[in-house]
Amino acid sequence: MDAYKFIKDAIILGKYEPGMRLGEETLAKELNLSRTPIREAIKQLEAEGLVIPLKRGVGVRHFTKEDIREIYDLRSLLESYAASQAAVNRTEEDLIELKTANELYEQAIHDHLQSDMTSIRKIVKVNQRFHEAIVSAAKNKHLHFHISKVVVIPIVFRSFYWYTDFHLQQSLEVHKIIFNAIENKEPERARIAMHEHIFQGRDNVLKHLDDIKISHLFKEEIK
Amino acid sequence: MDAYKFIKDAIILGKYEPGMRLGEETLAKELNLSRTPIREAIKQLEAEGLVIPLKRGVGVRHFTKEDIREIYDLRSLLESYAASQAAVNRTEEDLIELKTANELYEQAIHDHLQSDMTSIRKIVKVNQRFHEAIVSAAKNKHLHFHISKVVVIPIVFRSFYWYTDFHLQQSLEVHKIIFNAIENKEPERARIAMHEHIFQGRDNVLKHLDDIKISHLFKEEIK
DNA sequence: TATTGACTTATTGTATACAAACCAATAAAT
DNA sequence: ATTTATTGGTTTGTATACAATAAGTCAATA
Repeated sequence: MDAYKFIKDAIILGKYEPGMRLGEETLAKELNLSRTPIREAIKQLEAEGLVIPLKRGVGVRHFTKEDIREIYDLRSLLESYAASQAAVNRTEEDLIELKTANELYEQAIHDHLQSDMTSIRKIVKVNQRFHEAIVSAAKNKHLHFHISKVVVIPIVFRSFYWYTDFHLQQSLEVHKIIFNAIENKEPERARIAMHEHIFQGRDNVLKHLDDIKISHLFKEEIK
Repeated sequence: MDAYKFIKDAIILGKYEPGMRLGEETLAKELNLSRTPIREAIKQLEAEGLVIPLKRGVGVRHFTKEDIREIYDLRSLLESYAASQAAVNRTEEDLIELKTANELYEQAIHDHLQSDMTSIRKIVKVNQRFHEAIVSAAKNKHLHFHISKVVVIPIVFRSFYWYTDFHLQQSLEVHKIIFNAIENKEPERARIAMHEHIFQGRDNVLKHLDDIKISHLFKEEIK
C-alpha cells in the first residue's frame, strides 16, 4: 500500500496522538516496507504541514486553539471566494453535481439519529462532496489545491463530533441558500452565505474546545 | 548542500527549462549526493507544486497563461486579506519594519537605471521584504504558509522582467497608500489598495505573455 | 543531592545494490 | 508496408548496510 496515503489516513482518523513521536523504523514495520518509502511520505506530509520534525523523528502536528481560529479564517476566505467564483463560472454539469450532493445531504440529515457514528460519517462525507463541488465549479486549480490542504485540518480535530441537530438543520438551510445563489449567478450572495456557514462551524468547534486537548475520542472506530 | 534548497533555487533562477525532464541520477551527480536525498527533495517540491511527475522522472512545472491568471487571483485574495488583517493586528514593531522596507523600496526605485539587472534585483528584493512584512503583521501563520507557496510562482516566470518605470512609480505610490492604511488601522482601505496593486502586476505580466513561453531569459545570470 | 561526563543505545542521514517498470528501437510476421 | 513482439537499455522503486548524531543512562565527583 502507498505509504503517504496510509499515514495521512491514520493521522486523519486520529490513530496517532498529536505530538507523539513516530519512528521511521516503526512505521516501516507497520507497513511492511523499508524506511525509504516511509521517509518520502513523511517529507510530503511535512510540506503539507500535517506532520512536524521532532527532536528525534516526526510527530503529528498539534493544533492549538489559535491554529483553529487561523485556519477557519483562512478557510472561510478561500471557500467564500470559491463560492462567489462558482456563481460566475459554474456550468450546467456543475449545477447537477451540486444539486445531487445537496439532496444527498438533506437525505443524510433526515436519516440521522442523534450520536450514531455511522450516520454522522455519512453526513460528513456528503458535506465534503458539496463543498468539493463548489470548489470545482470555481474553475481555479490553484485555489482548489490550497483549499484541499486547508480543509484537511478541521477533520483531524474532529470538528464534526460536536454537530448538534440544530447546527445540522442550520447547515442544511445555508447549503440551500448557497446552491440557490450559485444557480442564479449571484456571486456576492454566495460569498456571504458561505462565509456565514463556515463561521458557524468555527464557532461550534471553538465553543467545545476550551483548552481540552483535541485528541482522540474515536479510538474505537480505528481498525 | 541541502538538496531541496538547491533544486528550488535552481528552478526559481530558471536553470531548468519548464517541462524538461530531470533524472534523479543526473541531479545526484550535479550535487555530489546519492539519489536518496534527491528523491526526498523532489517529493517535497512536488507537494508544493513546483515540480510535476513526468512520464520518466520529474520536470519543472510549466505554467500557462491560465495558471498565471489563477495564481494572481489567488494571490490577490490572500494578500489583500493579509493587508486588511495587518491593519487590525499590526504592532509598533511591525510598523517600523514596514516603514523601513518602504523607504528602501523608494531608495531602490530612485537609484534604478533602466534595464540594469542589478538594480532590478535590488527592487525585487525590497519589494518582497515589504510584502513579507505585511503578511507577518497579519498574525496568521497558516495564511503566511500558503502565501509563501503562492508567491514563489510569479518569481519563477520572471514577472519583474517587464517592470516599466511607469509601473515602478505606480507601485511606489500604492505601497505608500497601503502603509498609510495599515498605520491608521483602516483595514478596508488597505485591502482595496493591495488588491489593486497586485492586479496592476498581473495585468503587466499578462500583457507581455501572449503565448510566448515564459522561459528563460536570464540564462546568463545563472552560475 | 545535583551536576557533569563518558558510554551505550536508538534513530536518522546517506550510499549503494538490486528489482521492477518503462520506453524505444528493431525485427518478425501478416 | 504496417503492425506486433521482443529485447535492450535507461530510470525509478525498494531494501539494506553503514555512518553520523542525538538521546538516554549511570556513575563519579563536587
